[in-house]
Amino acid sequence: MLRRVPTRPRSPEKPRQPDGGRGNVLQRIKLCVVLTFPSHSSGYHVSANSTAAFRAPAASPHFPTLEEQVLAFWDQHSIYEQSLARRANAPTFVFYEGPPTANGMPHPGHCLTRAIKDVFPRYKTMRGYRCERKAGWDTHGLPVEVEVGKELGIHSKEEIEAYGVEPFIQKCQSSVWRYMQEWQTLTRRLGFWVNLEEAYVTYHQSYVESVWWSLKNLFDRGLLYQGHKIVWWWAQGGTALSAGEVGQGYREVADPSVYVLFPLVDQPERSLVVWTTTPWTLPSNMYAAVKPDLEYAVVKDSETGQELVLAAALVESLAGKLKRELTVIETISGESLVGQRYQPPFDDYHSRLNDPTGELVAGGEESLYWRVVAADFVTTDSGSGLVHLAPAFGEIDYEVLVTERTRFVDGQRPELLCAVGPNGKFTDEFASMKGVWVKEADKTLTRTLRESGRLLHLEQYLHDYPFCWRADDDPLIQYPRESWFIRTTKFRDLMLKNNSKIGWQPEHIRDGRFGNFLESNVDWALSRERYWGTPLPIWVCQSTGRMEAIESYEELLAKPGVDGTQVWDNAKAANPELPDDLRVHKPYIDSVTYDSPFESGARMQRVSEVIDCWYDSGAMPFAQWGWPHQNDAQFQEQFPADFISEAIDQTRGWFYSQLAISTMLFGEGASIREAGTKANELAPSRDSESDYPHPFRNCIVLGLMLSQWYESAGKEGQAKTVLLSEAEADQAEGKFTKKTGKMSKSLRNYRSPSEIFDKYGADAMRWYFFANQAPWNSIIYADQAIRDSIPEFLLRLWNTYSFFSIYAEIDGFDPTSATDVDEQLSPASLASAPTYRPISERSEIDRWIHSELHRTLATVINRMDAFDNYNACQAITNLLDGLSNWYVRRSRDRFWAPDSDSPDKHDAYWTLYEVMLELTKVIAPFVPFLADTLWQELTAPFGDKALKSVHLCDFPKPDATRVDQKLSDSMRLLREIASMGRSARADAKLKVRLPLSKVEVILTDDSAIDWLQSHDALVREELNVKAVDYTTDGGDYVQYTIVPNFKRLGPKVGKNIPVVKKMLGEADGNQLLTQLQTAGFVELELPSGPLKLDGEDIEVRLQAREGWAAAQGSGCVVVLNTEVTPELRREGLAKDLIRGIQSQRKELDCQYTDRIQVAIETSDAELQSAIEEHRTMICGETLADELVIGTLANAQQVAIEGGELYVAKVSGK
RNA sequence: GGGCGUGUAGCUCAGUUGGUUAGAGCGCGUCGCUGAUAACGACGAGGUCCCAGAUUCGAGUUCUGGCACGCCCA
Repeated sequence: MLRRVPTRPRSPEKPRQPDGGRGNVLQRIKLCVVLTFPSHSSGYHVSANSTAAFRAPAASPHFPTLEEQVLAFWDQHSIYEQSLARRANAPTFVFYEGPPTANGMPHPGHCLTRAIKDVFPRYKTMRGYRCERKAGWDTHGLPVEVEVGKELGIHSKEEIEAYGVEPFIQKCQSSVWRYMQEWQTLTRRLGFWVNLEEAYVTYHQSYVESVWWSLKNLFDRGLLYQGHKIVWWWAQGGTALSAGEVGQGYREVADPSVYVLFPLVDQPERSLVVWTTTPWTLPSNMYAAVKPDLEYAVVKDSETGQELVLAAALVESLAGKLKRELTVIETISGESLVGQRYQPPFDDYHSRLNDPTGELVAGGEESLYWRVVAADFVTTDSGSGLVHLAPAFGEIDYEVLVTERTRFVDGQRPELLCAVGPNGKFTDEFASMKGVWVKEADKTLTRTLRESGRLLHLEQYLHDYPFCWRADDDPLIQYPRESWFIRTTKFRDLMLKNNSKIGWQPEHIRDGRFGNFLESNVDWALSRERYWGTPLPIWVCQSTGRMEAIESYEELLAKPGVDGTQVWDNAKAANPELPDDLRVHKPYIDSVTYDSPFESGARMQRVSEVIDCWYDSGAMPFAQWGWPHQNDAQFQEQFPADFISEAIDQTRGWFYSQLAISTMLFGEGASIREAGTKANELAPSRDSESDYPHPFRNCIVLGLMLSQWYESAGKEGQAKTVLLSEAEADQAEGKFTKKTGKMSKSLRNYRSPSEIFDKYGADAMRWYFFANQAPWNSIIYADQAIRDSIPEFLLRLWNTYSFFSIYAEIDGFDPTSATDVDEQLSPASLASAPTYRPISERSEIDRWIHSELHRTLATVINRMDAFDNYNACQAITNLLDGLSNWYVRRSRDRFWAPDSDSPDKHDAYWTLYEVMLELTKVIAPFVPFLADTLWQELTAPFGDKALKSVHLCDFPKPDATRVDQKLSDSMRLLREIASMGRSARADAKLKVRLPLSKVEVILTDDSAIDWLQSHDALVREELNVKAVDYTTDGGDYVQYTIVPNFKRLGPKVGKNIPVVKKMLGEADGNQLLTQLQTAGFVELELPSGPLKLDGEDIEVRLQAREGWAAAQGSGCVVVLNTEVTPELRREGLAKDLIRGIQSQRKELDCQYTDRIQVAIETSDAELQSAIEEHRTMICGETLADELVIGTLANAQQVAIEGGELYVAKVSGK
C-alpha cells in the first residue's frame, strides 16, 4: 500500500521563534512517497526515491520481527564464528557451560541462566578476548530412567530387569535428545551464542573415559572406598529412593512411641530411659546417646522402686505420662553417663557376640557395643533425653558408628548390627521373629518388652512418615546399603581454601551457603544401583575380592584374557544404528571380564554400580575435552574457567562437584593419598598457591525465578482461573488477585519463553533480566515486567535513532564524507570528514554528551569487569536518558536550523552520530539484536567499508580527555534549575505557555555563575522567560542556614557536633555567610574553646522564603517574577490559541503541509488585540492562510477560552 | 530443628567505607508538547527503611534479640 511518510517533512513556511522564517527549508525537503509492508512484517519503510544516506524508520518497530531478521543475518554471515575468528590469537577468557539436561523442556529459568551466560562472553569478546563457548549436555541419571519408565509404563527395578537392561538403556540414550529441538530453538532465539555443534555430551565414550581416568586416579590413591550408606529404602520394590521421590510421599501416620528401660551393667537397679518411635529397630540397638552438657536426673519410680535416668527437664512430663510420682534423688551431667554400659533391650546380639571389647587407638580397651555415647543432636524437645541408636536405620545414628569406629584400632572395630534383610523382614540375626515385616513387628516387640519388664511407657504418636510414591501402602524404611564413597573429607580444608579465592557474586555465598556446606563436608556417596549412568570402572577379582580401576576402554581391551566384548559386537551387528558410545555402558561393559592379576585362574568382573551423575557434571572441566586421553592443549588452555554461572540450587550440585573434583585432582590436592598407595602420576602438578581458585574463578549465583499472575478468588469446588497479565485480569469477570510465587506447570502460571519472544522479543527479556535487579535476587518472570522494558529502554533508544535518521534524511547528512574511516567507524577515524570538527571546538552540549558518554564507558567497563551487569545497565540507562531527554531535546533547533551547511549543524550531526555508534557498541552484549539492527542502519552508508555486525567490533574505550567533570556537574545544575523553575511555575499555577519576564536563580556560591550565564538561553527557553539573573545574594527571597559538614567535622569535633549544629542553626545564617565570604571562615565559641570553621567545614543551605513563587533544590533556589504584564498576557493568549488551532488541525486530519483558514468569534478585547499583535506568529505556526475575527461556514466550531474557534482546511491545495 | 538469604513508596527494586532532604522505573494525579506524535516531556503526591534494644556526636547501613517470608538441608 502507498501512504505518506509518517515521519513527515516539515511544513515549509512555518516560521519558528526566535530565529524567524525558514522558507529555504522548503527546497531541501523531499516529499517522498514510501512503500510500507503490512504491519509487523518489517520495521522499515522503503523509500521509493530517496538518495539520502539514511532513511527514516517506522515509528513503532516490531522487535520480534527485527530479531528474526538479525538471526537470519547472523546465520547467513556466520557472525558468531567471525567474532571468534577475529580473536584467534587473543588472550583467552574461559567460560564453562554447566550442562543442562535436554530430556526436560526448557523453561523460563533457563532463559535467565542462558542470558547471563551470554552477556559476559559477548562483552569479553568485544573487549579483546577469545572466548570459546562449548555447549554441553547432561545426559545420565535417574530422571532419564524415570522418563523412560513412564513411557514404558514400568517403575521398579524388577520391571526394568524384566524388560531388559539392554533395550532400556538404548531407550535412555535416545530419550536424552527428546527436547533437543526446543533447547536449540530457545538457545538460538534468545541470542545465546554457544557452540552447539561441538557440545560435550556426558554419555559419549570420550567423556566417560575421562571420568574413568579421574576415578582410577582417586582409586589408586586410596580415596575411593566401600562403605554403608543409610538410604530411604523401598523394601517391597528392593530399591532406594532419591530425596525428591521421598519428599513426594510423606503423610501423617500414628506410630508407637515407646519409653524403654536399659539397665546399667554396673548398677542394675538403675536404668536408662530410652525413647524411640521405631520399636522394630530395638533388636539392632548399638548405643544410647546423651548430650554431654545436658543435666540428667536420677529419679525413683514410686511404683516400682526402680531408679530411672533421664533428662532433668523431662522428668515432669514423663511423670505426667506415667501418672505417678518420680522423685529426683540425684542430678548428674550427661558427660558422666558417657561410657556407661547397659543391657540391650533384646539379648540376641548380646549373647551371640558375647559383649566384645576392642583396643582403642588412644590405648586401652572399651566395649564395642551397648554403652552410652555423647551426641550433640540429642534434645529435650521430646522423649527422654536419651536416644536409642540403631546405626543401620538412621543416618545420624550411622555417623555415630563411623565416629566410634575411628576410635578403635583396625580389625577390632564395631560392626554394623542389622537384624533386618533388604526385604524389610527380620533375618536369622533375630531368629524369634524371622520373616516378619518390620512394620508389623512393633506390637509383638512391645509385648515382649512389657513381659520382660523393660517397657516403661507406650503411647501413640502422630507424625509425617514417607511412603513409596509408586505404591501408596508401602512405608519406606531407612536401610543400610553398600555404597562407594570418595574420601572428600580429606580435602575439606583444601576445598575451603580453594573456595576462599573464588569471586562469588553475591559474595555471601563464599562464607555463607557454600562455605558452610564445605565445612560440614561428608564423604561423597558416589555409587548408584541404577542402569543409565557412567559405569563405575572397578573390576573385582572373583576369587580374592581384590580390585583395580580401569581408565579407558582401550586399557580394558588390552587386559589378558579379555572376554565378553562380543556382547557389544553382536548388539552392534544386529543394530548398526547403535551409537558406539553405548559400549562403555551397562549392560555391555558388565560382560567384559579378564584374567585376574591377583590369582591365577580367577577372573576380573566389573562391580555393578553406576555413578552419581553429579560427578559427571563436575568432571566437565577436563572431560569436555576427553582429557587426558586427548586434547591436552585445549584442556591446558581452557583451565580454569574465568566465568561460570548457574542458579543457587547448584550450590550442592555443579558448584560443589566441580570444586571437589578439581581440588582432589589438580594442584595441591593431587599429591594427597592414603598411606601405601600409588602416587598420582597422571594429574598435572600445578603450583599449589598461585593456582587457586580452580576450576572456576568467578561465579554469578542466580536467584530463583518466580512468576507473577492473577488468580480468581475461585469458588469452592471450582478450578482457579489463572491469567497472566493485568489487562486480561481487568477485562475478565470476577475478582482477580495478584500473586507472586513459584512457577508451576500444573497451574500454568507463566508464559512460555516462545510466547514472550513472539510478543516482545528476546532483547526485551534480556534487558529486563540484566537491568532490573541484581541477578542473585529472585527475579519475577512476568508478562508485564518484560513488556515494560520496551518503552523504558528499547523504544527510547529506537526513537532517538529515529529522530536522528529523520533529520539526517532531510538534511542529507552523509557520514561517508569521512573517507578514512576504519571498519569500526571509530571516533578517531570519523575525524577524516571535512565537516567533522574537534570536540573541543563544538558547543557546550556536544562536549557535554561526549563527556557523559565517556564517563558511562568507564563505568560500564568497571562494572562489567566486576561481573556486575546490573549497575552497568544503570549507567547505560542514564546515558540514554541524557541523550534522549536532554541532548536531543535541547538540540532540536540545531537540527532544524535553516543552514544545512553551518558548522554548528554539522557538529550536531557528528555528535549524535558518533554517540549513537558508540552506544550501539556498548549495548551490543546486552541487547544483541537491537544493537545489530542499529549498527546496520547507522553504518549502511559505508557499505562494505564498515564491519557487517556490531558484534565484530571492539568495545569502546573511555577517553579521559573527553570527560569534563566540571561540565557534567554544571549541566546537572542547569537541568536542576530548569526543573526548579517548572516546579515553581506549577506551584504558582503559571503555565509554561505564559511567558514571564524574569527568573532569579540564587546559588550558594558563585563558582558556576559565569558558565550558567553563558547558557541562559537554554534556561530561558526551557522556562519561557525573557531573562534569567544569577546571584549568590538571595536578599529577600532566601533564608540561609548553615549546617556542619558532618562527614568532615565528625571526626574533628566528635561529641560537640550537636552543639556546633545548634549554634550554627541558631545564628543568623545570612550574617554567617557574609562573614564566611569576607573572612574566609567563621568562628564559634564552644564551651571547650573557640572553633574556626572554613568553607569546607560547613554547608550553606538555601530556603526559599514564604511569599515568593520559588522552588528550591539542593544547591539553588529559583524565584519567578510573577508579574504578568498585558504584553506577556497577550503573548500567552496567542500561544494558547496556537495550541487550540493545532489541535483542530489534528482533528481535521491535516497533513503537515495543508493550509487552513481560521476564524475566532470573540468579544474579548484582549484576545482580539493578542491576535492582531501576534498574527504573523499564529499564522506561521499553524499554516493559516486566513485569520479573522468572526465565524466560518462549514467549519468545526470549538470553544476556547474567551470565544469560539473555527478551523477549516483550505481546499484544492 | 539447623544454615543461608530477603524485608526500603501502591507495585518491582537500587542504596558503595555510618554523615543528617532515602532514590529509580512502573502505576497514580496534574500539567505540558503536538515537526520523535498510536510517541514524548515536566511536575507532584506517596516512606515509622519489619519490630525492639545496643554501639555512636550521628544508624536504612554496624551489633544483639525477635517477627514475617523464601530457599537449602535435616
